[in-house]
Amino acid sequence: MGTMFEAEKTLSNGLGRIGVIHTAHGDIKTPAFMVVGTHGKVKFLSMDDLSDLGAQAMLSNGYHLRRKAAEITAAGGLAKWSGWNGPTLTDSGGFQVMSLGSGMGKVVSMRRKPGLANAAHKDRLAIVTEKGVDFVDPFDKSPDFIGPEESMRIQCQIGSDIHMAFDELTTITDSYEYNVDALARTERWAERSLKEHKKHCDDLGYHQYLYGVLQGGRWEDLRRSTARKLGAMDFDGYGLGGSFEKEALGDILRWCNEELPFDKPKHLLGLSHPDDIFIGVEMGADTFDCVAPMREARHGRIYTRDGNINLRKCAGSDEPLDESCDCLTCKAGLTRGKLRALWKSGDERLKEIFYNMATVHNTRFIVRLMEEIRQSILEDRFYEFRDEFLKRYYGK
RNA sequence: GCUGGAAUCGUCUAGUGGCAAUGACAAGAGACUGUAAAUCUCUCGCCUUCGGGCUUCGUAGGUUCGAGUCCUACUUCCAGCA
Repeated sequence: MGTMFEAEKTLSNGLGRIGVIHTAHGDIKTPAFMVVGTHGKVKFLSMDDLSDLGAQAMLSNGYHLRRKAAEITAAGGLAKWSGWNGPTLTDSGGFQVMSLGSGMGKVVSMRRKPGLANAAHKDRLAIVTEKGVDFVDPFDKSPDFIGPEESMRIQCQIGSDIHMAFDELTTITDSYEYNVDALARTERWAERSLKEHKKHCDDLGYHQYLYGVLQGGRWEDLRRSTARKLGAMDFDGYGLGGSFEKEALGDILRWCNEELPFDKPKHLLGLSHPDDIFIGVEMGADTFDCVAPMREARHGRIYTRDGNINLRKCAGSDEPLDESCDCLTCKAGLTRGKLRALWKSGDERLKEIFYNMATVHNTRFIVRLMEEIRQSILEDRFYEFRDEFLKRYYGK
């Protein structure tokens, strides 16, 4: 196999860059936003919608697809099974270690607030041990055990192009001491993931890559040391993980990427608000994924160049969602008022049209932002573009 | 005309002696970042120094310490009989 990742041009800081990721199911021009189709399908978007809005890759989740792994194998892998037929990435289930465990409830926050605490041990649906994680399925309450080996076997059966090592994501409230333990465990799991992945990574007749995932919270010593350790291992790329505090994101990514090998691709896990994307790209993240554009669309939050709007407040408005947008929804002439009317119609079919159109718009907004960032780097005006965009978007 | 039944916050609705009064929807505000999220939280009679104060359940009286709840009359609506 050839080189997986090629950097084409690098920012003056030596970290941020544009490039191409080659996968068995196609190339990804970076930086790129990967749409999230946890179960193999993006909510309310068809595969045609994804192509139309310029999506390059889809991220799914090994945890959610664990029971369908054999079926997906039989269909020839995630790309074929889903009908997406393009590059795919799967998460290991590491996020669920947190979201169903210590972070049950709403602890995915980027802000530390007074009173924010981890879920009580007895309430958790994910219990961490050295061997792996005991899960209780949130829907049917059935138990499951997933450790590094299980996660690798599931992902290799699913056959996404890029896999994530099985990691433990800590919450923003976890202490330094806990993060030291969790990080050491995640590093041991990384070795086990790598070893198991090698056994199965070509089983489907094409090569599947594995990214090691960096944790370490907000502490520079942990971030740098784990980056050095995992950086020395034989991973194809790296997932930049954690529950980030907004103010610390840039530093954390810089610490990681100053230590990691430059020529391997990096995926920033779970972030996509424009300010985070600019920081991510600047600090060397090549790909991103996030549920926010899609979820926020469903909740009536519409992205515009001048900031986000709450569609609830747009009754009767003739304004376009965003005057410069080139998405299908905007091209079809859907104004804020018309889209709101679909949403509030009380008719389930019209509501589904709203979900589709709103999701198309927000997703295109982020995909297009990535395209423009790429272009700005190509034209040596990344920082100017960033300042201009963020000033208009956040109004400051 | 007679006989039943019903009138409660924008709408529907709970409530048969201690109630500013249930639930749903609508409305308003906020949240959402590797999807337990087409979701969640808050407000939703008026005023408030957030302690509380005031006025409310078709209208008018009455019984009672106390009435949305019981009684009387009236108004309107619904059903059945004429």
